[in-house]
Amino acid sequence: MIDDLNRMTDTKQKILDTAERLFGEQGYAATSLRQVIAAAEVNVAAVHYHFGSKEDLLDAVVTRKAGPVTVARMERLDRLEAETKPVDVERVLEAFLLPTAEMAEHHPTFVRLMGRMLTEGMMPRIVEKHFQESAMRFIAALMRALPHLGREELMWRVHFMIGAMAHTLTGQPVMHMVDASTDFPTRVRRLVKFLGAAFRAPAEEKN
Amino acid sequence: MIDDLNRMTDTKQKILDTAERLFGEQGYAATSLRQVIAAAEVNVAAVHYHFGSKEDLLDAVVTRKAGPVTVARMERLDRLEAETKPVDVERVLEAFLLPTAEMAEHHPTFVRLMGRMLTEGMMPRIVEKHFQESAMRFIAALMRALPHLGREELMWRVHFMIGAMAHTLTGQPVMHMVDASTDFPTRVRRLVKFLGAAFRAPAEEKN
DNA sequence: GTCTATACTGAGATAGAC
DNA sequence: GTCTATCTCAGTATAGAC
Repeated sequence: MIDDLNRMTDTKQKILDTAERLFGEQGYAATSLRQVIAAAEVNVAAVHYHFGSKEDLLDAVVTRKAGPVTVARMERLDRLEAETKPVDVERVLEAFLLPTAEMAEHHPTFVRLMGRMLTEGMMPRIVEKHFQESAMRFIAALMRALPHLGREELMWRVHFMIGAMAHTLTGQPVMHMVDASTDFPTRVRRLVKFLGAAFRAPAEEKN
Repeated sequence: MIDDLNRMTDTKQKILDTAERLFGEQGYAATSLRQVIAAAEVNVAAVHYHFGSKEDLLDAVVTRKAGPVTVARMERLDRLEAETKPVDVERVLEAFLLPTAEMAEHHPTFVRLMGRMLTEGMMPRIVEKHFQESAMRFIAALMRALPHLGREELMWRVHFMIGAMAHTLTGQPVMHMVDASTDFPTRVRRLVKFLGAAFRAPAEEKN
C-alpha cells in the first residue's frame, strides 16, 4: 500500500519536477511532452494517464507550489496592515515580492516558471486561477498606500511592475546585461527600491 | 519582369506580414508555420523556399522593420546630447521608447513582436543582432545622466525596464488589469514617468 | 490502478517534379 | 518560383498487459 503510493507519486513527481524545470527554462510552448518524458525517464502515455493533457500538466505543476506563495503574501499583507497606517509602498512591494525570493531558495525552477507564465501570455486561465486572489489583495493594499493615484494610473503601474518582476524571475538577461547567477534576494531588494520610487512618482496632471 | 517581381514580393510579403502578426499575437514557439502559410494563403514549401527555416523567417520579419526604430533612437539620442548637459533621465527614456510608440501607429503588430522577442527568451541571437547597437548607446546615455549609479546597479535597472517595456509592448494585460486598447503613446507616456522616478531612486548604501 | 505498445494527426524540414 | 510527396518528431488517444 505504501509501496504503491510511493511508486505512484514517484512517476507523477518525476514528471512534475521535470516539467516544472523544462517549462521554466525553455517556455511552455517550446517544450515538448516528449522532452519531458525522456528527461523524466517515463513512458509517453504516462503524462496523459496522470494529468490528461499538456495544459493540465502545467496546471498540476503550478497547483503543487503556488499555494504557499499566496499564503505567505497574504500573511505579510495582513501583518503589515495590522501594524500602522499609512502603509509604506516598499513594504507592500516586499510583501508581494519577498515570498518569491524565499521560494527561489529551495525551488528556483518554480520561480522561473512563475515568471514565464506571466510573460509568455499562454494559459491566462491558469495564471488567474492561482494568482488572482493575492494580486487583487496586493492591489488593494497599494491603493491604500498611494491614495493620490487614480485607479487607472495605479493599474498601469502594476502592469509595468509585473513586467519587470516577471522578467527578473525568469532569470534570462537580455543581451548579457546582468549577472545571471545573482541570487534572488539581491534581485528583489534592488527591484523593490526601483519599483518603490516608480510607484511614488507623482500622478499625471491631466489624467 | 515587373510582374514577376511583383508576384515574388507578393508571396514573400504576405508571408512576412502574416508571420509578424501571428508571432506577435501568439508567440514564436506557439505559432506553427502551417498556421502562417494557411493565413497567408501560400503553399507549405513557400516559407522554406523564400526564407530557409522558421528562425530565418523571424529574422527576416525583424530585419524588415527594426532599422528605422534603431535610426530614430540614435537620432533622438544625438540631438539630446548635442543640446545641454546634464541630460535629463526622462528625455533619455523617451529617446528609447518614443520611436516604438511612433512605430506602433502604423505597424502595431511589429511592436507587439518586439515585446515578445524580449520576453519569450527565444532567439537571443536575433535580438542582439538587431537591438544591441541602440541598446548599448542608450545605456551609455543613461550612465551619463545618472553618474551616481554604479554600473551593476544601472544594468539591473535597465533589466527591470526592459521587462516593463516588453510587457507593455506585447499589449497582453495579465488578469484584465489594464485597458488593452490603450494607445501606445499613452502607454509610453505613463511608462516614462514611472521609469524616470525609478531610475532616479538613490543607489543602495552598501553596493 | 499503473504502465506499455501502438497508432493517428499535425508540426518543421527536404527533395524533386513541373 | 511553385507544388507534391515524404521524412521525422510533436501532442494525443486507446487497448490491453501487469
